[in-house]
Amino acid sequence: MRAGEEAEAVAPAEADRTKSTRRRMTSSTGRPRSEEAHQAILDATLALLGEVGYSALTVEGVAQRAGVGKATIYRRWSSKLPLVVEAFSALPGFEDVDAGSLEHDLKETLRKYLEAFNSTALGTVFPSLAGERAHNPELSKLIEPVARARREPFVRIFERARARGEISSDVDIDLAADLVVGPISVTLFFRGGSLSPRMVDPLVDLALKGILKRG
Amino acid sequence: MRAGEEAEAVAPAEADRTKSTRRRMTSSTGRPRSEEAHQAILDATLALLGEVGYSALTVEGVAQRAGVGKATIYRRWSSKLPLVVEAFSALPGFEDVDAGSLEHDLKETLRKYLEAFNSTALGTVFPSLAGERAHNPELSKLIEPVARARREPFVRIFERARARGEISSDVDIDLAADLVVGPISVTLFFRGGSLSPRMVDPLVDLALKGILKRG
DNA sequence: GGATTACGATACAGTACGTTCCGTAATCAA
DNA sequence: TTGATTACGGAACGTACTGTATCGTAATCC
Repeated sequence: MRAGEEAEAVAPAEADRTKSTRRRMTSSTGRPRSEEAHQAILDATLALLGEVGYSALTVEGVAQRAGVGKATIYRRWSSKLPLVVEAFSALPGFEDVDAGSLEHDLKETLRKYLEAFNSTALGTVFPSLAGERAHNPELSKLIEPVARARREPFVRIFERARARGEISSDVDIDLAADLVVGPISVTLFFRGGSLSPRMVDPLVDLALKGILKRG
Repeated sequence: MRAGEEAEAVAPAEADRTKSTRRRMTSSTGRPRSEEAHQAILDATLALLGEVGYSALTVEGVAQRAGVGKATIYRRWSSKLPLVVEAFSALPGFEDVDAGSLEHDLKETLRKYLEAFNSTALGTVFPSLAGERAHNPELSKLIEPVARARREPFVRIFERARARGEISSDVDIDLAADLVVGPISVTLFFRGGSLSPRMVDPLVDLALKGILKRG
């Protein structure tokens, strides 16, 4: 461990170099950290994450893309792991829509979510991270609470619908949520792109009414 | 291009080193290629693909895992790309079940498919490849026809059901298929493992009957 | 204005990869 | 049986790239 001097400059409780985000010890003196560089680093991280994936993502690549020195990154994040987690956490999740109708709320939330997929790095970052999670327990552990929080407003829509009596009480809420999001997941992972908000209406209609012809 | 001598030993039509699988020119003389080594290489590829992912997969790692020399691999595949494609192609896909009932056929096919997920490398390989496809057009292009062929028997179940009148003619078959497979995709990519065949019945029931309470 | 910290750039050491070569083993033709 | 040919596992070589450490400069506080 030859990085003693640097390591002593981070908060002791976060000395684990594989997980922590670094902070300044004394905050009132010296040149302040550049907020522009900070944001540029996070933006570059998301862009590269979508372009080359997590494994091929390197701190050097992020530094070049962001136009900063590598030291500027290592001064804030101990490795690419916490850097990626923080960058991902800043991406938008589901919005909590509550207009009193399951069908309406689902369509509204999903439409906005798919628009976010097309207008942010979400659409490219998501598959990369999901694929990496499968064989990276450390990343999986750190991403899981973030992913769960992003999903929560969506699940809440179903809970309210069940409270209103729109859904039978013996229906598994999580399964129902997976059923609605499922086709988006399939489209995202098994075909490339084409996540148009126009797919929302037929998707929600089919999930709510069922595949079988009603008799 | 310093590999002139080697390159001349492959079929001319497959000289593109990034995509082709190599073949012997003269097949009747000399020591024959080891079928054991061939299979060991494919097995090692699948195992490592699940453990470290596509980006971190190296020919050197495959050679060590398979207990063969690196030259033995390069003699057959020009790079890890065609190696991975061939290894993936050998994994089981959906079985075509036809017992005359949509509900029965779906449950039967999915149960067998999920069993394959748990008993083969499928469960770990799939997320890795899907994540890589998002930012690797070359891999995506080669995997796509394989993935489509694997999915086809599943779609055919829906087509037969529509011909029997179980499904309304205005239902999008592909969307219906995505709806049924969707929760499996979500479970696989967003949570780890836990792909029990026990989830099949409630999943199919909900997808066929719909989330909304019938009235 | 002196001390302190952050900045971008760069030099360095270590790792790891793909490629190639080696001696040996297995098969076919004569 | 012998010679020619190809495949085999193992290892050496050169290269590319990464994380770390260092340097001179810039910005802020006391």
